[in-house]
Amino acid sequence: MNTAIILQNISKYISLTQEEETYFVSLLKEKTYKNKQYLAQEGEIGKYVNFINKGCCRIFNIDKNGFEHILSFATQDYWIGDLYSIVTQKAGRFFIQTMELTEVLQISKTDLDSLYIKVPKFERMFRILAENAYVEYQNRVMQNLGFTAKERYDAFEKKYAKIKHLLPQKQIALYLGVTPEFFSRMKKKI
Amino acid sequence: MNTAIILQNISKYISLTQEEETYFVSLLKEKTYKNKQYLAQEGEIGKYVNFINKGCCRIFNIDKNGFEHILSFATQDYWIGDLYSIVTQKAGRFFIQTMELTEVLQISKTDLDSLYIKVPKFERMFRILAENAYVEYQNRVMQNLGFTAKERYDAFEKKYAKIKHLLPQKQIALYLGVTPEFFSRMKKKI
DNA sequence: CGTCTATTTGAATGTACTCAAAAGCGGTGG
DNA sequence: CCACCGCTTTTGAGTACATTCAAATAGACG
Repeated sequence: MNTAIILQNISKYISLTQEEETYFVSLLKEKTYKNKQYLAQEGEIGKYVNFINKGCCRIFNIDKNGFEHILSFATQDYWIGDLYSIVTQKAGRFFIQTMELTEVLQISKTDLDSLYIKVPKFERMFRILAENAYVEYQNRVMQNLGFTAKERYDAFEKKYAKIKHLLPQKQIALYLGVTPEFFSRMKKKI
Repeated sequence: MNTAIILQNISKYISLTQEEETYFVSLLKEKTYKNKQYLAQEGEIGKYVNFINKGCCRIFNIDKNGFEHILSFATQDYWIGDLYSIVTQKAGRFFIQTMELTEVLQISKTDLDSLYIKVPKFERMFRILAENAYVEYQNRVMQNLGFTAKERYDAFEKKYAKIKHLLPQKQIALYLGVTPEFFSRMKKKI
């Protein structure tokens, strides 16, 4: 199991003893998903928090008219999950789907709960991760309220500079909150 | 100093010994703001996390055309602050302004940092608070992408049932992301 | 190669905005 | 207490950004 990336990620927030590290690693399950498979679906109870070792996912929902809306993309070195469902153990609200061959490390809700108790440092790490995610979405709300489609596209390109080339236009449009048709016209003007 | 509400709030997440409670309370500063005063402003470095004992605030920003956009309202029993700025100690991005006479309890960034070290339980509490806030904003993004103005208004009414009566229409419009004029017309149709 | 999906283009439509002005409402000072 | 001021809310008319529906074209994949 490749744990180099995740341990590197963790070291940005907390430092672990050898023992703690071993314990943490023992809770991880490696899983590989093919393209277009689901890590989570609307209505399901969230079981796992996922760390992406390799690949790319999108987190989206489907509105009452059947249209998809993308909340965010996640790629290598990102944590992803339907946090609401994982925390509350209520029906999830989102789909999390791979966009290519993707390898993740999973930690289950119950293991995470014991981890918090045995190694409280992880409270700190996930506090910081939650704070960062919160700030990200706060930004996104601000942009949705105050930016034109063009400006939102600029912000998208900055934020996802590394993966924007992989993403089909349609998916970018769903992220920006415009129709693929409109996005196509908009791009032509630039 | 009235600490009943904040201690009640904390007890929802963690339980404190008498000693821990005393220490925590010793870090709090009570402050009263008149209507329309600022707890934080864009460009300032965030110093305090605020807990609202009484009153009501709005957190908003001003876009490049001078239009205000409201990210959220906060009322009694809410924690509020420009978390990005408090955490990173970089220039804040938002204005936090009272909408009536408001009494808050403040804890400074430096005191919060020591609190995390002396009483690590607070890592847990603020982890949970950050997770909840994150889920809230995730919801908001979802609504901005997939809901019509009318549907966003319905969601607003549900979320802010307790305070929606106090809020001027204009402020509601700025929250929903429509112009006050459009909001007025929309309301008439209902 | 054929099928399926993504992208582009066109034309008509609608939702929400802009600018302008009038009406309502609350607070302040003379 | 009333008059005035500033701000909010309403209403009107014209406009623009973005959507819908439809069809053609291009690309990707088995």
